[in-house]
Amino acid sequence: MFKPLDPLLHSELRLAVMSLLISVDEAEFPYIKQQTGATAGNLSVQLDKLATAGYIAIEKTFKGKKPCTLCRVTPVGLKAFEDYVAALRTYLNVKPDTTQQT
Amino acid sequence: MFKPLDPLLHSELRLAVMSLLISVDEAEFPYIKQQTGATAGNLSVQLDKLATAGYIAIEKTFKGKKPCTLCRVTPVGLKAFEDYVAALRTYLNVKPDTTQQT
DNA sequence: ATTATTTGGTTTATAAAATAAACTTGTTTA
DNA sequence: TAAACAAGTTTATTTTATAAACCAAATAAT
Repeated sequence: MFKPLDPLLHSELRLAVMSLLISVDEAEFPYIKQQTGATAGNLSVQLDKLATAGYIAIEKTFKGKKPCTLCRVTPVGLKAFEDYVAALRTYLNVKPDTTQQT
Repeated sequence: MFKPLDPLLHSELRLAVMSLLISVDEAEFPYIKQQTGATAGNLSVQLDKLATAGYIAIEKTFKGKKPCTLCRVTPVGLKAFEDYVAALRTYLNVKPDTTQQT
């Protein structure tokens, strides 16, 4: 009836990161931080978890003299995201709304 | 960009319970337990949280001589669920569901 | 009748997660 | 040269989720 939800994606910040990376294809740490509103520490931890799972690839480069952490989603990550959304739908499939609104 | 997700609903079991109660309108503890596959302890805790938030109403009655815990979703709970779904959509970057199945 | 089992839960303990605070390393800027 | 800043990481703390242990009443077995 209810499909289990991938715990790695069922997290507000990680889901936001994945959603963002899917839409932009690649993004730098400060940009992700700004878009998600996360603290650097929290973001660092969650990016690590996503990378460890193989859902994103993290490339550490330099931009001039500044370090630059570049992230992008992997095919595995994209698949996991799609599966997660499909699973989530089993929880959201509620009968059409009959209540009146403004 | 990403709307915050109500932490009370962003939980696999509580979301399943809400989804179930919305679809059936009212249900007894053992039925919810069976449908969600939760352990009794976990279910008891999560039902309490939902009730404390006013998302569900719990009525303790008797069915013959057996105690019977009856749950139903409240208008507040239904609204919260709808808001949660709307917020979730900001993460799924999928246009409002046109795909209708079966 | 007494003991064992089942039903319908609740309470408590523990493992896992999320999150922010504190810290590090190197770079500009005053 | 010292102070502030940028880009993160590491560590500590608080929450959460979850199951294990427990309880009370009813029913079934001996």
